Amino acid sequence: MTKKYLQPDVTVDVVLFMIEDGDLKVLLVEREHGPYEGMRALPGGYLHEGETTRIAADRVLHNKAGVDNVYIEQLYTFDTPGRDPRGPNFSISYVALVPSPLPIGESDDVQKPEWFSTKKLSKLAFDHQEIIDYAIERLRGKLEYTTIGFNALPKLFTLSQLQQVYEVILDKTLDKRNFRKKMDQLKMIKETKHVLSGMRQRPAKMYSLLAKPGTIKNF
Amino acid sequence: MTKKYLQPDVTVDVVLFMIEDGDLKVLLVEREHGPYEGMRALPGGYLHEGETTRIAADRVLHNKAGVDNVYIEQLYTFDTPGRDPRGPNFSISYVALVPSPLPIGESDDVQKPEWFSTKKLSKLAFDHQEIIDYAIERLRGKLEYTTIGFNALPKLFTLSQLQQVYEVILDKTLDKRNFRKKMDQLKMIKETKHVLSGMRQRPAKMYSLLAKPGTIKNF
DNA sequence: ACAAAAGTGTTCGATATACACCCATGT
DNA sequence: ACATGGGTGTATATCGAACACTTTTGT
Repeated sequence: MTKKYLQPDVTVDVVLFMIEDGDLKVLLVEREHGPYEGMRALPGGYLHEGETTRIAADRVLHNKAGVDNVYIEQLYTFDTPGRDPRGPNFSISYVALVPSPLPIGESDDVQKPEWFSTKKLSKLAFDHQEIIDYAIERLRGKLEYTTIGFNALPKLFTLSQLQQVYEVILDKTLDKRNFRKKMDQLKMIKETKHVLSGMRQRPAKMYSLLAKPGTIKNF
Repeated sequence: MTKKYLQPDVTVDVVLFMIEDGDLKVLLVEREHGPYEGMRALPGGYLHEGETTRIAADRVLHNKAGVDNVYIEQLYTFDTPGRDPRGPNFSISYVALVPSPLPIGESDDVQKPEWFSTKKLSKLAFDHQEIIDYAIERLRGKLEYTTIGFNALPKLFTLSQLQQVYEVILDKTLDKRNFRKKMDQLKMIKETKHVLSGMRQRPAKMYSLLAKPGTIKNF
């Protein structure tokens, strides 16, 4: 029979992104105990009994960010030796993306979750900086051939908001006319009868996403 | 303090690909005991003490396929409930790609590793068919923007061999002139002074890969 | 001589990029 | 009236797709 070997601890960490003020932000908590106490870390925790990692990630999002049913996908399993000073440990990490503005209120979690710009992060606990970097890479890659970016927006959005999502994630400016032309020929979004007004300028038409699993090329 | 929860078993499975006879082949072993006895499965096993998953994957490749230092990357962590009838279990899976023809001899492993065409696989143990499908997707995706495909070839190769790698993995035929034009303008390979002769036709020039982490677009 | 794969250019359509002005609203 | 972002078209360059014949070797 197959012999049992030492099983490492299994934790789940979630890189939750949001776009705000033209910036890609990530949710971090403050470590209350143990190694890296007082430092910022990704929200996460041990697996509960009978839980899949996906369920655990959902639970973390619910508890730390008060969000449910958001876009989430598995990122990578990190098991570099020494990544946790307490002993052998896996982090099964997930990336998630929520619409801005966040429809949900503040958390009263003891770990005080807060949003930070991904551009200027202080030193983080564990290898969490590396995990965030990898998550950004993944996001950027998928932006170009999936509809992942629409998860950063509410169901109705303007073309300028959509363009900003692409600009922030890709970290480059895009031409407005070319962007709109491409969106037009991709036929993935449709105009709605709503407009966004009240902003001391011309009201913008609002759009909604048509196809779920679409393909987008070359921004 | 953080409470310890039930830790699932952690196994490592490797999807090892090779291209042979114009076909994408995967290495499978025969299960000697336990669930799915007698069926084909991916080579894999439990983690040893102090081992990272990457080291375990290397060990599996060494023992089952007799290969070392081959291209390998982490694929995904599968933890669907019930994937192993013995209880909660993770499979941390890896994809690997070896050059054809294989420079290494036969294995005398009791599990009798053998190569199978990915096109006509009988029912496999566990969720291994799903893992293989996902591995092919990954391979296909990365083929288009990395140099991953070159790992299916020896250091020196002909353009026809290279084209076949792309054709087999993408599962479509490519135009010879367009393929060569693109390879030419990407400037990723360089002609060598060697030729491949002895095949009852005109000898082919052999090439080698130049840049390691190159970018390839649109096949 | 013949079989077999190696090698080689051009045309055409599609797509990406660069670029500047008028419009509708709130103040 | 003015400030602010919303909205729109054209010209050029680049890239992808389609397509057929000659060359060099082994037998």
